[in-house]
Amino acid sequence: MRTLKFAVLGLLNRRPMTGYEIGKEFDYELGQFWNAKHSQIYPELKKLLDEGLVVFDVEISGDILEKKRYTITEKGQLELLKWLHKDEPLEKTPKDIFRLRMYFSNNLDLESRIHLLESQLIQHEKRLSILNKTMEQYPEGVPPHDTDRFGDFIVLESAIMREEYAIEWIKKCMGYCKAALEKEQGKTK
Amino acid sequence: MRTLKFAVLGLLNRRPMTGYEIGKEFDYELGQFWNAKHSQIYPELKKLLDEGLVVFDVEISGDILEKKRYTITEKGQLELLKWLHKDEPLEKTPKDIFRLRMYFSNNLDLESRIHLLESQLIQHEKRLSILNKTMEQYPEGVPPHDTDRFGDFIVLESAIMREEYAIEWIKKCMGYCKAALEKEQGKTK
DNA sequence: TTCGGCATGTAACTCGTTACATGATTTT
DNA sequence: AAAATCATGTAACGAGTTACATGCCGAA
Repeated sequence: MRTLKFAVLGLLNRRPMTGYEIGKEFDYELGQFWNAKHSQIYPELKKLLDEGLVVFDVEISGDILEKKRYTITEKGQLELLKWLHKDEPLEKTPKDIFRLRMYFSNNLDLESRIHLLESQLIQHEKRLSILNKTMEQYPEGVPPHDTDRFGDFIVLESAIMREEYAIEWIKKCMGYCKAALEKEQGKTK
Repeated sequence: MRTLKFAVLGLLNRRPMTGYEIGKEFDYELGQFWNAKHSQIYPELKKLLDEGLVVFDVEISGDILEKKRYTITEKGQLELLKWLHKDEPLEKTPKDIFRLRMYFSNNLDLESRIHLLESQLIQHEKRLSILNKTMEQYPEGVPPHDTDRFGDFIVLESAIMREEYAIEWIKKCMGYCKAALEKEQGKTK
């Protein structure tokens, strides 16, 4: 499906970048829904070059270091636009190891379950608080629909909602476990 | 990380199954968070056999057809239990092609965006309605915490909440696009 | 008797991660 | 001077998908 291809084209359509800079982009908003390491990015850039979708200029940084700054071509922009318009069926639901674990959790005692849930809860709350902090960069609310910031904003909002949903579910599960625990302890007393 | 290994062990810990039946399990609740095709399952079963975590009996169906019914061993149960207790850090956030598309959507006209969002919305609503239908199988509410049905129930609940969050986000985005569209049309008039 | 589902396997390929490899530049 | 970061690449491996390959069983 070559999705990385379009992630890279989309980024280069924002501004010319080096492979290294493309990698850095995944540290920000976009990283919540896509990611790639440099070991995947450099070969992809080479492919895009062969396909004529990008070109590069060599830039000298300092005395020796050569940086390849890639720019999207007109052909690249056309391919990107075509991909953006694609109305595709829903993807397979993504895998989730923690939910797999909880699926089999009837084999664990209630205390262990609560401990695992608590640990996940803390981590999700931490992640959510970072995302909320990032959201403070948009005090003006929704950015104009024809700017890059619009994309940044809506995926950030999605990431925040995803964390909120994750937290809500974990709390629900903890509620079930704690209720069962109290019922059991009531019996033993 | 060998996660499939534990998915298979967990299923066999519920009841002995053939490779084919393991594949079928992913059509139900568990399939919302894990999946594997038979081409992955059969080699995995062979590995588990070599590791002494499962055994199998040959069962004759009809006159000729041989079915291998796998059973988890005590060693397998121990490994499963050990894995279930593991408190691991949050996974990388999963990739999402639609959100990647929306991240770059400032390059699309508002009508195209609304069209894409509408299409996703319909599909998510369809999926949600199927999940809600499945939930009707639990009229008694939360099943007992020490039964297989507890796992079935909580992952189903998670799947429903995930769809609800997806729908909420899409509606929000559509709201932004429609507001921008009306503002633009107001200008042209 | 034919079609859909049951049943088991392998092979080729894509995608992604970790590790290997190297070296320059900037900051402390 | 050392450490962190910038910068570019390749190799080996693991996970997962699609396609190849075969054949039985039960129902219409």
